[in-house]
Amino acid sequence: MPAARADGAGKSGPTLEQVAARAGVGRGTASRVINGSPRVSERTRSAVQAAVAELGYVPNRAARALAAGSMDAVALVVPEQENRLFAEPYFSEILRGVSAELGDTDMQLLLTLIRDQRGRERFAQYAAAHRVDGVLLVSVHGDDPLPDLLREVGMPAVLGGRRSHAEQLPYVDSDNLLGAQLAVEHLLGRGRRKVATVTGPPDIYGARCRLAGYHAALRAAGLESAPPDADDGGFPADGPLVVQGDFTEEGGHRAMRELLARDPEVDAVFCASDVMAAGARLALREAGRKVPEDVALVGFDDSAVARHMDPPLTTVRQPIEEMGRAMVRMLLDLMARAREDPPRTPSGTAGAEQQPRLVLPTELVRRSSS
Amino acid sequence: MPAARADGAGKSGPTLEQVAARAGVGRGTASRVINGSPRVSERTRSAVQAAVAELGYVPNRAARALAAGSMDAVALVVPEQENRLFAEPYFSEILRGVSAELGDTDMQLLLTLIRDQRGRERFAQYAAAHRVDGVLLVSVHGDDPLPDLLREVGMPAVLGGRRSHAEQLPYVDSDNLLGAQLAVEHLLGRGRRKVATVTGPPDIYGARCRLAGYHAALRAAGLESAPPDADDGGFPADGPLVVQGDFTEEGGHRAMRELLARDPEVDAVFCASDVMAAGARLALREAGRKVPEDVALVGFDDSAVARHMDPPLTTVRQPIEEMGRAMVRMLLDLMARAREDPPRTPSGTAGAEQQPRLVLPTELVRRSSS
DNA sequence: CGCATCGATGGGAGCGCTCCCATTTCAGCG
DNA sequence: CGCTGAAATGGGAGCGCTCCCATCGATGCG
Repeated sequence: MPAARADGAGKSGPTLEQVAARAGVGRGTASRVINGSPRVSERTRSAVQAAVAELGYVPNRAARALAAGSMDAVALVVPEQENRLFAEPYFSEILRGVSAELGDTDMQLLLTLIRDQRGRERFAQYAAAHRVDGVLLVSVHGDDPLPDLLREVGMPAVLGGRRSHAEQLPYVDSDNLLGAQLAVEHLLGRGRRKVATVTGPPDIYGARCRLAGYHAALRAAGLESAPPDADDGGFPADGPLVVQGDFTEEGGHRAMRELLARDPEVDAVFCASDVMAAGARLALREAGRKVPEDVALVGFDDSAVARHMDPPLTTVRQPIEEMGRAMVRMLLDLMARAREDPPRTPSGTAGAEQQPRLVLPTELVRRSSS
Repeated sequence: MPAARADGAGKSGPTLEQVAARAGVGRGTASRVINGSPRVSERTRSAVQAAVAELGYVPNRAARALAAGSMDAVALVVPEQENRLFAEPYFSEILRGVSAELGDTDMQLLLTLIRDQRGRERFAQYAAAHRVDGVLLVSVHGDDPLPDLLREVGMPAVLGGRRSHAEQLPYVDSDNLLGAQLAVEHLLGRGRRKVATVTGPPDIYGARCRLAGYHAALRAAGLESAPPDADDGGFPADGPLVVQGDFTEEGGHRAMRELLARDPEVDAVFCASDVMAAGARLALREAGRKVPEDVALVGFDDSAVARHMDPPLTTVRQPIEEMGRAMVRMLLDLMARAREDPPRTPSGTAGAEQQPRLVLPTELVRRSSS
C-alpha cells in the first residue's frame, strides 16, 4: 500500500487552501488577508493570521509567480570583466545596500555575474522573457547594449553609474566631479602648485567626470584657463600634468613614472582611484620621493587599500551602500509604476517622460598622504 | 481599437503549447525534447528545436517550478556580522567560483545576506518551505543553528568552512592547519627563533586550526613539547607568545602591543589574518620595530591589504574561488541524490552515511615582510 | 417596508509546465 | 498472419496561487 503521498521529499508546507480551511474562510479571502487587501473584516483577518501562524504557512513563490505573472525577484547584474577592475569594497557595499533595502520587501535578490558575451545574451534573453521583475545594473560600460535592450523589452532597470552625461535610463550616481574637485582644491589649499592627475579609462563616464573636476578646481584657482564646456568632455584628456591610467595598480605606477619624467617638479597627484594611487605611491618610492613631504597624494573610492597604504591615503569617499539602497528604491518605484501604467510601445510617448535620476554627494576623507 | 493584445507589458514569450503546435507535436513531446529526454525520435527532436529557435521560446521558470516541485535555484547565505570581519576578497572570490560553476547549469543564484536574528528565522522558514533546492552556507559560526535546521528539513546544504573537526554536514574547507604550519616553518627557516602568533576568535574552527598549525611547526622544530592531541584543540590558546585577536585590525594592533610588552625579543609574528597583520604592523611601527629586519610578519588569506602593505605581506593563500566551485559541485551532487533517493526521516538510516567533504590545500605566498 | 448599494466573501478559471497514463505504431516472433 | 511488447506520442490532471465574478448580507434611502 503506497503511502498516501511519498511525502517528506521536496514537498513544502501547508497550502493556502489548508490555511483557509483552518481559518474557516474561503481561499480567496485567505489570499486577500495574506496580501494585505483592505477589503477584509477585522475578525476574518485575525482568524486567517492565526491559522497562518499555527500552520507555519509560507506562500509558494512559484505558484504565486505563475498566477500573478510577476516573479517577485530582481536581478543584480554584475559584469565581471577580466581585469576585475571593479571589486573590493565597491561590490560588497552595493550588495549590502541592495540587500538591506530589499530585506524590507519580500523580493528575492538574484545575482548574475556576466562573464562573457554568451552570458550577456543569456541574461538578455532571460530578462526579455520577464523572468525577473526588475534589474539593477552596476558598473556598466559606455558601450554596453544591455541597458537599452532591457528598455526595449519594457523591463524596469536602474543603473549604478551613468554611461554618459545625458544618460537616458534611470540611474543613481555619485558626484564624481565635485568629489574630484574637492580633492584637488584640498591639494591646492595645502599650498601645492604643480598638481597632476592620473585619470581612469576615458570610456568610463565617471572617470571623465573626475578629470573634469580636476580641471574645474584648477580653473577656479586661476591655474588654468577656462575650458570649452561644463562638466563633461571638452577637456584635454592629456596634457603636461594629465596622464591616462586604467584603474589598475600597474597603470598607476606607469602613469606616475611618466608624470615624474615629464615634470620632476610635480608636488601633488590626484589619482582617479585608490588602486592607481597605490601604484603611483610605489613609483614615487622608487623615485625617492616622500609622501606627503615631496609629493602629496590623493585617491578616489576610499577602498581598503587607502586605509592600509603608508602613509594612509587621503581619498574621496562615495556613499556606495546608500547608492545601492537608492537604486533599489528607485527600481521598486519603477516596477510599481510599470504595474499600473499601460507600458505601451517604447516610441509611444515620444520618450518625453523624465526618467528618475539621483546623484549622491561625495566627500573628502583626509589622511596623511596629503 | 485596442491592439489584439496589450502586449509589450509584463507578458512573456511563447508557451510550450505554442512551440508544440508550431512543431506539429504534442505538448508532452515538446516538453520531452526541451528537457532532453531520450524517448524522442530524432526527427521530432529537431522539429521541436527548430520551433524553439524560431519562436525564441524560453521556458517559464515559475510554471516549471510549480509543476515539478523544484525551484531550480540555490541560495548562497552570507551572515553579515556587525564587524563585517568577513569581507574583502573572500566573499567576491567565493561568489566568482559559485557563479562560474553555476553558470553551466541553468540554476539560479539567490543571494541572501543575513543581518540579524529575524533574518535568520526568515531564511530558515523560507528554506523549510523548500523555496530553493539547495543552500550554500558560508562563514558559519560554531554555534549557528541554521545548518542543523536545514538538515532536519531535508534541505541539501554545503558549508564553506567547518564548524568543528567532526563537522556532520557536507563541507568544503581549506587546509588551515597546514597553511599555518607552512607559514611558521617559513619563519623558522629564516632563522627566527621567537615566533609569536596572533590568533583569531577561538569559536571559529578555522582560527583554531591556524593556531594548531603554529604549534605543530614549533613542535616539529623542537621548540615546543608535544601537545595533547592532533589537529584540533588541545593547545593552550594562550601563552607567552600566543595572544588572541579577533580578526580585526584593531585587535591585531592590540595583540601586537601585548606581545611586545610580554617579550620584547619577539622576532617574528604569525597573524591568523592579513587584517590583523595590518594592525600588528602598525603597532610595530609605533614601537619603532622594522619589518622584516627586527620582526618578520606573516599573515593569512592573501587579501588585498597583504599586497598593499609596506612592506608587502607574506601570507597564506587559500584557493577561495575553487572552494566556491567545489561547494557548488558538491551541492549539485547532493541535490541529485536527494532527488533519486527517498529522503526518509533523518533518524532513518541512523546517520551512518558518510557526508561528502573536501579540504583544499593552502599555499604560502612569500613577500618582503619576512 | 421594499429596493438599490456596497462591503465582504466564496470559489471557478486558469497561469505554463511536468508527470504519467492511455493510445498509437511498428517491428519481431511463433 | 495474428499477437506481444517496446518505442513514440498525445493530452488530462493537477501544482498553489491570484484574479475576478457571482453571491450574500447588511445598510441606507425613498
